[in-house]
Amino acid sequence: MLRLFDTLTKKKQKLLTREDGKVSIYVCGPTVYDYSHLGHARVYVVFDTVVRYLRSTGREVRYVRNFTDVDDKIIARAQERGMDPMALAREFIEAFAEDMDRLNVSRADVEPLVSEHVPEIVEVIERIQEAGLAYESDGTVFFSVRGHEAYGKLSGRNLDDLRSGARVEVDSSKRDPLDFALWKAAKPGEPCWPSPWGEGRPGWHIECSAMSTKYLGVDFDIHGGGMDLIFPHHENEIAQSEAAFGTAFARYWMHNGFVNLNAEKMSKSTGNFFTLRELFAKVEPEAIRLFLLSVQYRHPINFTVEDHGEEGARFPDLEEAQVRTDYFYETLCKLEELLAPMKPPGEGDVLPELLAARQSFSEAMDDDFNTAAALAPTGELFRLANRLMEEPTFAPKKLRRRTLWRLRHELTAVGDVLGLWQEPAADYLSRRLEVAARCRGVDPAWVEERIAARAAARAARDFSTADAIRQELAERGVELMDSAQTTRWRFA
RNA sequence: GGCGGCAUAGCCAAGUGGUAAGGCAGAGGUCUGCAAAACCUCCAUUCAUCGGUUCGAAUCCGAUUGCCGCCUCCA
Repeated sequence: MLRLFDTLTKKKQKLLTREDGKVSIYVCGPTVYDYSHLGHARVYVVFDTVVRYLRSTGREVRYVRNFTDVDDKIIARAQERGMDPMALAREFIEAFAEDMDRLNVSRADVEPLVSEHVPEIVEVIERIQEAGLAYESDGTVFFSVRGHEAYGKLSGRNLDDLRSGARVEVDSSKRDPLDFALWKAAKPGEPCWPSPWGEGRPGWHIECSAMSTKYLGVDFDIHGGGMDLIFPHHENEIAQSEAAFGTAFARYWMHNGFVNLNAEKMSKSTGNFFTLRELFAKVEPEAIRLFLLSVQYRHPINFTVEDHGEEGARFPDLEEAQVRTDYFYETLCKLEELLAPMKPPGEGDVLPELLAARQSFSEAMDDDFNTAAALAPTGELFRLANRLMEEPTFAPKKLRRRTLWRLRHELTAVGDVLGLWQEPAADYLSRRLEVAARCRGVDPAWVEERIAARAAARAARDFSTADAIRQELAERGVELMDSAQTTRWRFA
């Protein structure tokens, strides 16, 4: 039975969806004014994994994730760069898609843009006005927070505490400092659309109410996003949507924890961040995905950066995930090579360790998508594969064969859920080698030539020459791995 | 000031009442001409501290200490 932690009730709840076997999910997407960083990646990797897991259990999922392409920050950035805000947004939507592709984040089923949903947004605002919870002032429309009784239920706040803590400069046209804009009157040179209140553009929160309900209905199943969106963004979404539609909005709320850098919140406003592109230059994107999945999604995740002078920044946590990713692919590659010439085995039992690990994986995922816990049985599947390959006497021949065949199948299934090992293992490994060779200025052809020379020496039982070649290669960081048939190599 | 979270081995980390998963590092071993890889074994009588509840607590309650987040754009 799948259970998930619901921010609204602050408890793990059984997932009881609106329609049996179907899940509708909306996740707040990025505001596209700059490149994404690791914190953004976490949200989309987490919810991608949620969707992947739900689908793997046979549920039909409809996943909507928007792009905020109309926003103060986009306008400000475009003005700095002297370009059109909509063009700037398009540029970063593309960059976002590229970054997510590299992290194996699948596209959402619907990826709506604010700029293409202004009429729907206007309609929702009109409904709120009809409900008496919105007021206009000089072409700007505000939501009247105090008119909505349940305001604060998601974030556990009460209005008076908020008021005393408000540090924001009060907009004099608001009736109450807590009120927020549904529609903003246009300033010269800004993107704008016609509306009953004159030319203007949507406020930030209203877009999600309009687009989620358009594609999923009002009482859709799961609404997700980063922790920081709980207040005020999601609180405001609830207030608006309930005011506009008169019914409860979204059944479950899921929020992921932050990514910290050297134990401090990673944030663009403080400059304390690395873009994904900077990180991709240092480690495989898949290692980053593994790193993000190695901590329960609601807990904060910390990564450290070390300054290595000329070598530049290094990220020990990501490098550890990189080593693990290499181990996964090396095992998969060996498994593939072993099974490729084999005929599929017949029906029959497999080792119970395999079934137990597979079961543990599902139980961990069923418990609030606990990928960190699920990685333990995943590691057991790899260890079992290696053991069966290296230690043929570990199991009787037929059992061994069936288990290895089944392991390949299960690892594919598990990888599809986690969004890992999506690349052919041999491709991954050869690319890793090429990249490393280029970084170190070593010519792979030369390495191959030396390996051939060593093989000849070994065949002649001239071990001192063989060892000299090993030493020669080692001085350039090349590590040799002999097996019965061939010699593989890599960088230490 | 208000609200909330976290504290588990050298490091990362799972674990919300039944006697501490997993990874990295480390030690020993198997295999190997040597080595690497892989595999095997070992590595927290104990979960920030102090009290309490319970037959039983890392898990529940109270207090203390330390760290972090939100209350303003933020993933």
